[in-house]
Amino acid sequence: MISYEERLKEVKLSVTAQRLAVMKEIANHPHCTADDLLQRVTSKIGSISKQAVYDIIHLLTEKQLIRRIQPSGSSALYEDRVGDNHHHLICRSCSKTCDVDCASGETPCLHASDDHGFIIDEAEVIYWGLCPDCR
Amino acid sequence: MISYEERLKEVKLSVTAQRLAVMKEIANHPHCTADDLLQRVTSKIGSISKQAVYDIIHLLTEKQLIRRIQPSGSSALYEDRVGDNHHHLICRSCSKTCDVDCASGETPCLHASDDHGFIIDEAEVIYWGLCPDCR
DNA sequence: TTAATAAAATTGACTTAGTCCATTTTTTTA
DNA sequence: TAAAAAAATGGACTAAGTCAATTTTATTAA
Repeated sequence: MISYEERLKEVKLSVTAQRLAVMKEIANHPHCTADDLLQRVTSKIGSISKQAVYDIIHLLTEKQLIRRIQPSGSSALYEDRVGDNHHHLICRSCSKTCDVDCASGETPCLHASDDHGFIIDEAEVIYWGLCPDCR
Repeated sequence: MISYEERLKEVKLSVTAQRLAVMKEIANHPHCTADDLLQRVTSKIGSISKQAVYDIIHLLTEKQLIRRIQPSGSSALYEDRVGDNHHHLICRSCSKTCDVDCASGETPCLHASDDHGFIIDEAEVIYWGLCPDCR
């Protein structure tokens, strides 16, 4: 498995303690918020500023090392599973969030019934329901 | 077409000028934000408080007279096309938002490849891309 | 029709998620 | 190893939305 340091270098970003710590926490806690990261990284490396957390997640999202999802009623969530266009399953009651593989094969779900002339590059799917614990 | 007044009565909500005005503006401007509604309703009926706008859109959403969508990077949007589980197509550049009929028939798109034991009641799909003007 | 009561709207303070910007610190490069 | 570039910090700020007490409006029962 390629190291976090190498991943940063690949996209020409410099390597800092804050970036490494943020990447590790996202890997260990997928679907975490910016505030989760602030808490967790602070407890791991002593401190990090709120602004650094936001700068880092924006930059990593832009470089596609992480992916952002923003479900209705919650703040943005980050995960490091990228490049496979998988989807999400969220509990309406407790917000438990699971990954779901794309149902429709290798070029996933890009077919709208009418594209209105758009060039579509992603179909984001969120399945809403109740998890086993909340039923 | 059934009147706004009747729709409110059907779900046992009392009829107020603010509620009627909010419903009309959502019908006339689908995919509008709470702030849009505050502006538009104010200009139509003289004034409405921010809190009333939020109370009304929450209540109408709960009673399923309107539907809320919350795309990444934008505040919540409201529309009055409900009950057909249609989807949305959003331009990454200008945020133009279009309705898209559901691609997969009458009980739409509820099949995740693995449901993790959830009872799924909705599949929300957002297609992202570039609209004709932004290409 | 009108009082009582129940429901809704208003007001203003507050919270939360996220941004801006000037300064300082750290990392990279030459 | 010093200079330049990049990143982190701190603090003030904004935008979206919420809370709670009070006032106003709508509904109901006499």
